[in-house]
Amino acid sequence: MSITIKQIAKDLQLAISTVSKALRDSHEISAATKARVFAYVSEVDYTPNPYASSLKGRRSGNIAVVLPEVADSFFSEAINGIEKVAQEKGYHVMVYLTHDDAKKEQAIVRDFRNGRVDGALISIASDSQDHRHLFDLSSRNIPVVFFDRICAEVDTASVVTNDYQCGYDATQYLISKGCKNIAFLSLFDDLQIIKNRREGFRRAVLESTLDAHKDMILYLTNDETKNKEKISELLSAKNRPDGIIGSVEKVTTQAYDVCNNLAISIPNDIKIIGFSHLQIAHLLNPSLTTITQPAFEMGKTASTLLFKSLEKKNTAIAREQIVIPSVLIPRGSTG
Amino acid sequence: MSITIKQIAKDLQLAISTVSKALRDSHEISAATKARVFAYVSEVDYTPNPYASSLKGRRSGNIAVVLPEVADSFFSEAINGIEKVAQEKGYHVMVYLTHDDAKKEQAIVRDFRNGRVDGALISIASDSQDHRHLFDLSSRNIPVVFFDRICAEVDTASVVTNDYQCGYDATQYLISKGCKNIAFLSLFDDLQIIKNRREGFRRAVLESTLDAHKDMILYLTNDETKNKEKISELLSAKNRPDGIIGSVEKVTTQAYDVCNNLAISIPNDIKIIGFSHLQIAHLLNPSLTTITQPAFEMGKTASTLLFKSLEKKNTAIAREQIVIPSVLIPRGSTG
DNA sequence: ATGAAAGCGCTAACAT
DNA sequence: ATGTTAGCGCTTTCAT
Repeated sequence: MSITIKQIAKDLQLAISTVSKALRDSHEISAATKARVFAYVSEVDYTPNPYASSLKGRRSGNIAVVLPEVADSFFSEAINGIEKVAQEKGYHVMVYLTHDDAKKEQAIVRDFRNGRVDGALISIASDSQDHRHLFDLSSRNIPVVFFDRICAEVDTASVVTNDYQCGYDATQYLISKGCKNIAFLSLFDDLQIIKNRREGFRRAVLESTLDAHKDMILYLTNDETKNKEKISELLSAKNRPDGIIGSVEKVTTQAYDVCNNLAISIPNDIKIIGFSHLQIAHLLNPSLTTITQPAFEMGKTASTLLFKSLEKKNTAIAREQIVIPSVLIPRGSTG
Repeated sequence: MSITIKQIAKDLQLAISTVSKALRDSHEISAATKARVFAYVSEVDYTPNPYASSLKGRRSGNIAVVLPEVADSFFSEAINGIEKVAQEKGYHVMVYLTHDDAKKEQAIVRDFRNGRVDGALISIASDSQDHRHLFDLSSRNIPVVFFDRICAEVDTASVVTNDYQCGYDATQYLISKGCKNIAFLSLFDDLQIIKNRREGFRRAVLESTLDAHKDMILYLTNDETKNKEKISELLSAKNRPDGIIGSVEKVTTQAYDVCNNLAISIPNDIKIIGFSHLQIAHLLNPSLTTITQPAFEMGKTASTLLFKSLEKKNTAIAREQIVIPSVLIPRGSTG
């Protein structure tokens, strides 16, 4: 094992408690002793066992980040932002992937209850229905901040982007580009963010001169093969859409694939815009018009909120919704 | 706080140790008592505090994953593989990003020494020179498995892909496509994997009928702006290359950008092949020929090795190098 | 200013 | 089969 405070006390002929206090720079320890302790500590390269002190009511210094996946560029960027703040604040980041499986999410979150982590940043699984495991955390004094895929029922802070507005803007943008028949590639019905994006879409269609009955919404899942079949079907219909909004990165690239397969030309035959954080959106063929989410910022903000709460004695977090706007970046896929 | 074993003992009128043993399904506890304990435990939804038991020489159940970055699709896929195995084995994954900063890497790894994690999976920072912090881990019985960017000096297991062969194959492939003048976009000189890829490239050039003196190697860094300047310079020269090998994902997409800027046509004017795990390589303009690394597999393999060691009493890992081959996937960028 | 001792939640001898 | 006890590494009263 590594060196312990006990060993240091022995070597320095001090009481354990004296060393402990010296290390925490207590005022009741003489400067001389502190100096001696610090010198020795750096000599033997001592690091305290974080979990020993976590037992005495102090914190483990670990936070959990629960994500649906890591392949989506939004989430990898979010991890980036979270990890950056965590490193600055001296926290450690545990990453958990739910793969959009509610059962997995429950099992993962259940494991947070007994000191493993001090708090959690969660982007919920899209098929997450029963949210008891999430309520449970707050009741056990594990503060939670939701980001992106939030759970509005739980009384805490959350960080989102302006999904409704972006759904609206994306639609209007396509309309301004001449689209008359726009399809929205949705996900499961459950997610608040998708709902918001979709409602923005609906609203824009309603307000437009487009035939409101023509608002097409395709509900997709995580099954890539099935998604592509559904999209193929949509794009093979006689009155196929001339515009597509991809509600998440995955379905957008899937739409690209289908267009390629069916030899439908983007943006001539159909225009595509997608919610995404892809760094290389400009390198696609054609370059993809995106609603670029502030992923890094959202991660930073969410973790900052969490750490602020962790630094207090009462870790309860007031309900608050922070909105960080996305930005529409026009590129080749919309002509 | 949450419920503890002590509380359970009290409620059930049992000794603490009896409850503890029952929970660990000890043979010296009667079936009846076990049943009583298990029933109560699930009733009150008890989860043991992992760090309390970690103090008693047991494990924390946490492993560290140290990566240069998460934006590279290789690393996100690797996390995917690691997290999957970890979840199966009941381990928890702590993610650390070095951003290729050796100082940061040292600080991060130093923090592993006192029980924070049971073991670590590391892909070293590309400017990591002084490897004392890595040796240090083994000497403190924190087993380490390196993957991708390995540190060959440390005596442990590592998981890599066949970098030398791939550098060789990539070069031969470009030659077979008619390239006469191939540039290799390298990174810092320090990384073993880049060296291997580069040596494979050199060898192939040497064996070819190409003028060996024409093997061009460009040393790039993490500074995107500077990289692009250097690449621009290279591609603006009068005898500019007609083939490019990108040693990592980032420099490959940077080469794409420069070609676009300079209106150099891929693959007509220049052919490009890149080491990468990009899921959407086929959607680029033109689609990118890749040497696709088995990122997920490498993550799985590395973590499996680590967990195997953690399950033993003696966690020492024998030196061993596991090679999982990459595959060259021809696409549009090589004509 | 320093030290002794109790205790965080749990495990593991060692009784009984 | 169950209980008592010591102790993991640390913090924190409460003495001295």
